[in-house]
Amino acid sequence: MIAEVIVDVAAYPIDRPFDYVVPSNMQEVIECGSRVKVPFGPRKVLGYVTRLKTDSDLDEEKLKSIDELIDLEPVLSPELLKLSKIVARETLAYEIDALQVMLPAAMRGKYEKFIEVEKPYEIRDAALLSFLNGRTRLPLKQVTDSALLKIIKAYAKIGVLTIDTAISQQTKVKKVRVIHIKDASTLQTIDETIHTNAKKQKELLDWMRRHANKTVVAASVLKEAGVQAPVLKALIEKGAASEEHVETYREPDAPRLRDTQLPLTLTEEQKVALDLVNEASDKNSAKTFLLHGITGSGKTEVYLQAISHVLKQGKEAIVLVPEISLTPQMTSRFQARFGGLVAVMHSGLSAGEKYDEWRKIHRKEVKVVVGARSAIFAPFENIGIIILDEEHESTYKQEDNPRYHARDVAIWRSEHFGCPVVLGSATPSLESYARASKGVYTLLELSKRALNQGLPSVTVVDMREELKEGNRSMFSVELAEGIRTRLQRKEQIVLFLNKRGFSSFVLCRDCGTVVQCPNCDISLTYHRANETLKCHYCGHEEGVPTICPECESEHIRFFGTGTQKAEEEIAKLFPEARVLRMDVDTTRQKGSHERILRQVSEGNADILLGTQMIAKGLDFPNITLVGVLAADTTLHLADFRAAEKTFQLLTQVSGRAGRHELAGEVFIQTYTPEHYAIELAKTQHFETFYHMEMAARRQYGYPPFFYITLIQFSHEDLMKVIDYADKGATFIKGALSPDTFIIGPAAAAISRVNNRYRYQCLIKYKKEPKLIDTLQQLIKMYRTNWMKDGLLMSVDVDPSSIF
DNA sequence: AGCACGCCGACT
DNA sequence: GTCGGCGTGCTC
Repeated sequence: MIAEVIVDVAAYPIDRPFDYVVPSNMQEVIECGSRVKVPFGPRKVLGYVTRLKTDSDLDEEKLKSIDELIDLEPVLSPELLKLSKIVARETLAYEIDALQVMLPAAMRGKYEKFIEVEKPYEIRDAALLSFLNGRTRLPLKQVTDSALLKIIKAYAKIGVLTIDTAISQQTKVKKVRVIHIKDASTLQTIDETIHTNAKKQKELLDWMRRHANKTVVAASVLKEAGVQAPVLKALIEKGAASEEHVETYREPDAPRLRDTQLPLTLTEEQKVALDLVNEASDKNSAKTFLLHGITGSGKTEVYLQAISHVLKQGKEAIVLVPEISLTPQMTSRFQARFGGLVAVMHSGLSAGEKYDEWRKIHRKEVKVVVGARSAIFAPFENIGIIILDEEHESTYKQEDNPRYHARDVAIWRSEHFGCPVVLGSATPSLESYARASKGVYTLLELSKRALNQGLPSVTVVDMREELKEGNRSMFSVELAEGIRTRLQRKEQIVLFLNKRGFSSFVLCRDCGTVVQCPNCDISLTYHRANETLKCHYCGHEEGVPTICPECESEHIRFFGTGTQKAEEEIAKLFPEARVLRMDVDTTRQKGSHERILRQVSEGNADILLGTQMIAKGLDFPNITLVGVLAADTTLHLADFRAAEKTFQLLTQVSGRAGRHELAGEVFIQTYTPEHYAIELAKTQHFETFYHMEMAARRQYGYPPFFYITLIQFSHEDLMKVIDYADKGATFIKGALSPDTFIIGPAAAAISRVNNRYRYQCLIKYKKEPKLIDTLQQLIKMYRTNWMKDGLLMSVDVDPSSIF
């Protein structure tokens, strides 16, 4: 028997299956989708069996055989194996990368080389003998002396010792010691043999009698009976109990809610939506639904009941949520409804915890997984529904290889299982809404808030007018007044500012110099906390200048506003207010995210000030005012989705106010109140925004009217990057159809990052059957020639942004 | 990507 | 004379 193996080597010529002989002792158990350890050239690597066959195209004499079968049960189902091929092809990634992304990081190979002494008696070298000190196996990395290393290599050559590569899991299965207590009569017999002086043993035995025939965790026995480990050991030796190490899971901090919560009563709209989704799952139809529901319209309840429906049929469910909204508040809702049947996967878990959650899914101990992007690869084998909440979120697109979009993967998987996909959002992506309008997806509308609260009233404040009136603070008169009244009424306020740090740039008022990053084409951001200027692209840090580095003038000023500066201003204007700041700088620590939110929910803060991350999921009844300090920040990005992102963000932030009994009010401060993305966020009229934005996209030839693929080039040498970008563009132009547009190559918006010059080229197409093959040829040229010259090139089909 | 092999400069 | 630099080529 021959196995085709994809080996754990991400390199161009290795990106194909290699044939190995399956040793006879493995033939009964080996299956596709299992991991194996195989010899590869001079070393040992991990690989994935993708096919079993009887003949090889190669001379069988030349084949090596599999060293070791790592998994008795395959870790990838045939469906996931098939999916990995699709992912690799469509995203132009290595197949090994597509395979690895489906498994928790803990299961990827970790390599360690060991010295294995075969014939110790043949070693004459004194230095080596004293180093070995009688050991026959030890990690190679312990050898730090290069002279010794050379001696070892020489002995390896003549077979006195070998270098063995051990492949271990990065995280092991956690085991716990349990004891099985014997029956009462056995315990009685033992009791008679214990000497009366052995008081502690008597005590423990008494405890055991009260728990006869039970299986308990050893550590808890010691604690409860109040004895030391040797006492237990003595009794186990006497036969009072038997011990065993059993596999266990690392329990994430929060205890799981086991009691289930009853479904809520649905509104008429929710019922219609649910019925259509349920009908699709009953018919095994791989339909994609777009659930367009305004904030507070009860999308989650529809998800929950649709999941219940498929669980009753013995099927499983995947729920994807953007990473930042994967809060305990969110997940506990699923756990409250489905109890222990839920696994949660998010970046807050340790590698071991992620591995444990994965094993629960793999063993089918849970039926529902709630997780971020990568949970789309959950190893279920009977999926009944896939849900993507907040489907417009760009985090569903992975930014490194394989550059997959979870929405596309969801649809591929749904086609395999014949199950519906539900994309939910208050502000759908233009792409999805366009597909729904064309009937590719089925549109489900929830236009009313479930608890019948009104939408918050939204006021757009023109900051140019404020400036004219002489108000130079970052708070308009109206917003400041709003904050003041909320503080008096003991209600809570959310302030949103899409920029962290203190000031966005440092400018000399005499010569106009803006302090730039020395490595990147971007201005530095002032961080007050440690008095530094930071580059948010390469991480460069430098001290704050007191005089202009160009003209030595002392008139240097900080411009623009970040969350840190806003915090200071709030403290000045409202000294009595308790302010919490939430941005990447204050949430870097594990658990700090939850801590901040808990303080808000417990009423220990009056104002929550934050970036992106507060736009979602917050649902606190006492928040009645939302202020957007500068709505324009996202609007002027050099990206065709800037207007869409702005509209989505404003709508989402506005949705944080007045979700319960108290009415909500929203102030949006802007310098461009006439822009349609801001104007329409006022009324939250998605459909009007959709039509206006579609007109713009049609005019400039962007999605959803055209598909796009972005090719980025970077090189330390400006002339070389221009040269290669031209070569690449010319090649693509020649290969693709005449209806396809090639934009560029042109310098990227940030033309230099980390001392590398960046150029890019945009491909726009409606129908381009040769796209993938052409890009593959381009990548081949890059990997076989251009790469050696220091060029970096990346290809992103359907990029989430074109920076 | 690694790792070995192979062919030319500076050290005991 | 040898040690070691990294160019080249292969991996079932």
